Amino acid sequence: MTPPATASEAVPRDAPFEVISIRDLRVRCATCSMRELCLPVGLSPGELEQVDSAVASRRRLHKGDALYRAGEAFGALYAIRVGSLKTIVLAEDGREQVAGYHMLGDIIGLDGIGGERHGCDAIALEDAEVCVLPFERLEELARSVPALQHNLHRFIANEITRDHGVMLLLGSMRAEERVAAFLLSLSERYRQRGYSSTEFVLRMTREEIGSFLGLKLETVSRLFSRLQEAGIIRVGGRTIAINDLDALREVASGS
Amino acid sequence: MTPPATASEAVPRDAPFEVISIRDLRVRCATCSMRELCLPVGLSPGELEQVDSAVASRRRLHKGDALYRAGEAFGALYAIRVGSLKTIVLAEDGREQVAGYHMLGDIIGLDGIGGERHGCDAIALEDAEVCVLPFERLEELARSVPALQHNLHRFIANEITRDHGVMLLLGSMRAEERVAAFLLSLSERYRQRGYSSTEFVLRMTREEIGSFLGLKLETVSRLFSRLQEAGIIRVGGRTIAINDLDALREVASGS
DNA sequence: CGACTAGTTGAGGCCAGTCAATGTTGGTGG
DNA sequence: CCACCAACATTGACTGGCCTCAACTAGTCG
Repeated sequence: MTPPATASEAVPRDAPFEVISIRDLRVRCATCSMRELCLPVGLSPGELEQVDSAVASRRRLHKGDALYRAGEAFGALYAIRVGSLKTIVLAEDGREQVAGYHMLGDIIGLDGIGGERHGCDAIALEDAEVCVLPFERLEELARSVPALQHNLHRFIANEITRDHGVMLLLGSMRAEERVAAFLLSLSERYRQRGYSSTEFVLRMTREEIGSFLGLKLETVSRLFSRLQEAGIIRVGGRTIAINDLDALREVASGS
Repeated sequence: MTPPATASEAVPRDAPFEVISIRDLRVRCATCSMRELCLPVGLSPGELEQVDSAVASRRRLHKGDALYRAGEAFGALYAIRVGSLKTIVLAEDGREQVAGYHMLGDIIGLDGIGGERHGCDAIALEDAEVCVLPFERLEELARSVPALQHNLHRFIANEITRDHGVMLLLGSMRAEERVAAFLLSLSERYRQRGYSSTEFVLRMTREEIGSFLGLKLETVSRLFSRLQEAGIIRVGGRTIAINDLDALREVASGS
């Protein structure tokens, strides 16, 4: 389904320092910039080495590629190194909904844990790269490295907590509050990753944002415009600049 | 906060067979009717014994009691033996939403895993009894009993999958579809537990159901009435009888 | 350049919310 | 046992927020 990420993609043609390129291909948590947000946080160097040995490979995705699809056999978790993905849940009747928006440092695929199949689609919103963490190896390793087991559990809890937040948003917030809460959530997540919390680029279309928020794309567009008229944000296509974080918080909590 | 479940509650005054009563107090997975739906499913007798030794105690709850509250230190998972509970997520601004409805055989408290605190309130909807599964012991045991580790993961995945289903419901279904889907979900869960799938008693008020479904209580009431007029269900206060499961499925999927 | 996708904005309709009145149920105490 | 009360539930009338449908613009790609 997805074109295999061949080595030739990672190594520029005629690369003058092939040795370095090959070493880069080898995933090494110790030098990964996402180390502090990812699974190995807090592990000793020795333990880190063990995790390294469990990481099978990286996988590159082009915009629109599926990392996995609902119903596919579950075999691994994925740590996002570069780019962003959306997850989509599908109903039997064909209805679908964006369930999550995932960016670098996030671990995805947790919904497949313990079951045999993935429960949703994960689609790249832009070119992306993930570390493949074969789950059996991870489970095995977690048995001997309690800190890893604990981190794994923490990621799981985060996922559940995040989902609960979305349920609260979908179940009890009005459209304007949802949009504001969405922007605040993005702002906070970019901040945690060291990026600007007041200016960023949306990687989803209005329709995808609407699907995530339980709204129609026109409503999302209108509310962006309304927030802009109020001077709270500036919208330039997919670029969002937040002028007044506090005002946005107030909108999110229902003025 | 919750009155302690004393032994005197479990042992009738002047009980003629006190020894038996005391043995009943001791939790034993091997003889538990929920064995096949609960954490130890598929474990060998020896492994079962180990789980037994990890189960600290039971806890009894009266209607309205909190099993735990958001912000409380997380220390254990809970297996529901008798009765039912709701979980509630709370926003900073005081907004709250019913996030789940849990019945016997369910494991709750998973949102606290790995974190230090619970992320929601769990409130008994009727008198209930739970097995207390101290999480540290469980984590420890999971390291030596792969089947237990696997079951634990399966429960976690179920929780995430369930939450995704709720998000789909809240984000993309209309009111009538939500109510129908809610009844179908209850029907299915009662069926799995060996109860009637076509007649059951709701343990939640209209308001709680509404909160769970992202609707107002009046809307829930109206839609119950409408489904009754259509001959699909019969409503008698909190007793629901489903006349036509297929018709209900059709409503749930958007006629 | 035309076809296509993404986004914005407006007009109007409908679904679910709000407000309000009334009915029903269950628990408590006389 | 009944009276009373509070909580829960039903139903109606009206409102309004979001959806639907539609027109138009801007940017992209073959």
